[in-house]
Amino acid sequence: MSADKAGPGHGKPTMRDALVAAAFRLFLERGYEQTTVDDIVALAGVGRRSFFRYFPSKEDVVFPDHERCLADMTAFLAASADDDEPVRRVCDAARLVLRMYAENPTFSVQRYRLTKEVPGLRAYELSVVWRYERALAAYLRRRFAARRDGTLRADVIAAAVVAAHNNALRSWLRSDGRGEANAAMDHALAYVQSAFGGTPVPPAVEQPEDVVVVVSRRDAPLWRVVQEIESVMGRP
Amino acid sequence: MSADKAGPGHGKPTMRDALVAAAFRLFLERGYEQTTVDDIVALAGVGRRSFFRYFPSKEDVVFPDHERCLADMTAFLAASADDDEPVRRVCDAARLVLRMYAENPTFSVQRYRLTKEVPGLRAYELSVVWRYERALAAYLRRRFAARRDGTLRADVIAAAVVAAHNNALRSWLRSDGRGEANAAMDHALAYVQSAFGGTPVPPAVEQPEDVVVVVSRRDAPLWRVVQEIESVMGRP
DNA sequence: GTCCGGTATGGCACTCGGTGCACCCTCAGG
DNA sequence: CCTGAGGGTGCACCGAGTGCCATACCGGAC
Repeated sequence: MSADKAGPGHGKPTMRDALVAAAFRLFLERGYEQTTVDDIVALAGVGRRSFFRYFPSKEDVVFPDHERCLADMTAFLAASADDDEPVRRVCDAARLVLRMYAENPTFSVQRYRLTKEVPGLRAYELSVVWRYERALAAYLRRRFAARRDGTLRADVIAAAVVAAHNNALRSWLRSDGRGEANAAMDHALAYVQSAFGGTPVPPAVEQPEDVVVVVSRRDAPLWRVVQEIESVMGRP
Repeated sequence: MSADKAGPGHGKPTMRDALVAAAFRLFLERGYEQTTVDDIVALAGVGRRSFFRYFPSKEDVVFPDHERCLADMTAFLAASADDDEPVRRVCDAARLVLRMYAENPTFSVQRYRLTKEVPGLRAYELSVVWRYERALAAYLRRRFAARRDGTLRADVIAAAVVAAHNNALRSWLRSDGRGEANAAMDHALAYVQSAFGGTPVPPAVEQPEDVVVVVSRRDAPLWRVVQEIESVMGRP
């Protein structure tokens, strides 16, 4: 029901978590908009002013751990080496977010139901997702700085990754967190990777033959097949 | 300075436009958050209640014509024939939005400056853009209903189109509306079209065994080969 | 002309999210 | 015992947004 620990190093897990727990109890039983901040603090047994000390707005109590997750993603991208494939890297970054959701399935599903119904929460979630997307795009812009249309590619790929991530995440959330999240996510991200490839398609193919034949077992993982194709087709 | 006419059929262009004009005058001279709704209605010489009759919220006065534009886009997509290429169609739909911005360059640039600075307006713009994206995605989902990962493809392509559109639009807005908007937009959308291709999937080879054979021209774009593989391998 | 009904507008009071400020309580350290 | 700092609180206040009712306007019916 309640969220996980606040930040690393904070020895007091009490007040913030109590507020989140009280808030979600009320949100679930009588709805988000029908619950006032006064209701929450009354149930939590704290002063109204303290609520806004921990959460800058009423919406923030619904996404208590996104700030930390965004910081994790930024750190993950900053720690990437210069020789790893940018698109694969942002896909892995997106998987970080899925991991956060999967850490607390029931909580995530409850929150999903809330954000699906309440327009205000949906708008807030959009601004959260936007920050993830901008983090991915900023990383890709750095990596594509030398390329032609670097920023365009970066923006489009970041948006595509986020969309694929959201597609898989939402279908998992709709299944009440019962389905296998990672498989769907891999599938969705593989599609994006296939569309934007590792490296841009070189227009020139200097192979003598113009037809390539690939044979694969039907149950082979898709990414492996793609790798195979790439090498056979002579993509760098 | 002021926006264009309100809706079609309304013979009275006065009050709504007066509110927009008054609002923007104050926003530009003293900032969005420093301007209260009372200030706006005082300058416009109308009652406070009337403001909320025309604009459901203070943010809406900044985007007075997006509702109409969204309706136009929806109609445009609904009026598309069954034999035109879906990706091209959504790209053309995105151009509709650019056209709306280009109709009133100075107004668009002023609004851009506002939304760039004010977090609340940025969040609101995100929810507007999100509705455009959902309209595109809904259209693509219909068109891709038979396709293998129809909804995934639809979501990703819609997001990519919106990102490309925003990239071109913003660079045009940053140039104070002086650059050539259409050229940049064509370029950006062409990139998306090249990534997600135009023509429907080539004839798939049906192989019922557990080994799959794919034959492809060596210079075929990678995404197309992967599409082929996926459909042949029967991924859910 | 008068009457009438619908619509546009205005005024008010109220709720609720959010903030600035001062206050208090507790606890460590001198 | 005093003191000062920091977390928590109460209070007054602002501004967005809403519901309700009064009013003004306007075209048509009589």
